[in-house]
Amino acid sequence: MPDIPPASPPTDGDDLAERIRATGARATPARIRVLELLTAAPAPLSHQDIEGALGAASLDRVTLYRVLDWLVESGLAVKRADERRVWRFSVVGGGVHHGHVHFRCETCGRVFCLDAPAPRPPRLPGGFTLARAELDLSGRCAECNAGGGGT
Amino acid sequence: MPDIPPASPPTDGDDLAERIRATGARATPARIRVLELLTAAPAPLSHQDIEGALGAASLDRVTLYRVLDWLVESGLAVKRADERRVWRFSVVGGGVHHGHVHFRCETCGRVFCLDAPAPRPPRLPGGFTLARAELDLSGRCAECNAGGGGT
DNA sequence: CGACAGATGCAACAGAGTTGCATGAATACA
DNA sequence: TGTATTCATGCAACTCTGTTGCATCTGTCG
Repeated sequence: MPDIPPASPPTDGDDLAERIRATGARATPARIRVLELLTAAPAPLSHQDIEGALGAASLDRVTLYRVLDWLVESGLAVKRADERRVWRFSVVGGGVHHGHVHFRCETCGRVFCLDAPAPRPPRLPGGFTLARAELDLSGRCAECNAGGGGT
Repeated sequence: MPDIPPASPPTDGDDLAERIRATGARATPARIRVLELLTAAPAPLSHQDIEGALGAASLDRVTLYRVLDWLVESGLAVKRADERRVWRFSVVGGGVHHGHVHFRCETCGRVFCLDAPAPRPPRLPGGFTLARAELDLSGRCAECNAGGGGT
């Protein structure tokens, strides 16, 4: 399990509450906490990551699923299945993420967001229309390469 | 569920059996049928696709999982998690597939293989090493665009 | 044809995610 | 400020995908 270093400065809870209310939903502790975590995270988080990160203040599993689902529905986050077949969520609009390149370390399992433009998609067959393109890279991250760890 | 049109000409069972034995494994009906299906399929198949396609001659679920796993281990196929969090398998070496671009239709759920080269990956952060790059596209396929079919 | 190792099938299990329903709490309104 | 309303939460049970253990069967080799 990758730990979740707080990369961004701790976003103000009230600010988040505002943003939540702006979507027409209620600003509940659960939503604020989760949105806070996702905003601070440097990479997409899985349900499990979030559960772990919440620690003592853990929510019910179902509630977490619902909060995440709500985040996606309201456009505050996007979800996407990773190589391990689990959903990973990342916020959008917070200036943090959107449709760019992800790198998954095959040794430690962490997912990194690369500061690279979305790839230029190839020509599609006739009649096909493109909605989204995602470039997924995998390999070893700097830490794992340095530490020499891994099989 | 996408139906599975037999795109390639029906590969000879004996030929497949040969290929299976070449890996040092036994040429069992289960393996031959699954390999046959995967070879004929124009796109990666999920476990469920295969189960459906086998129809009457269906295998035990576990056996199918094991056969698929064996295919991957022996290098005859590759597996990869799709957007719906299920594994999709495709043969390699049969001249059909390897590490290229996939397109998933968001309407019918089918996965297509585009005859395009793998994308050129962006520069990685220092210390990172790349093992694999996958470009995943999604949108609507020609049929769904033409048929105007929604859900 | 017979033996043996590998493959199959059954059953039970595990992890991720979903659904139904009663209770609780954030908002709205008096 | 207090109350009502309605959305959100938590619990339990369930589905779906995939895995593991073990007994039985069968493809392959002699």
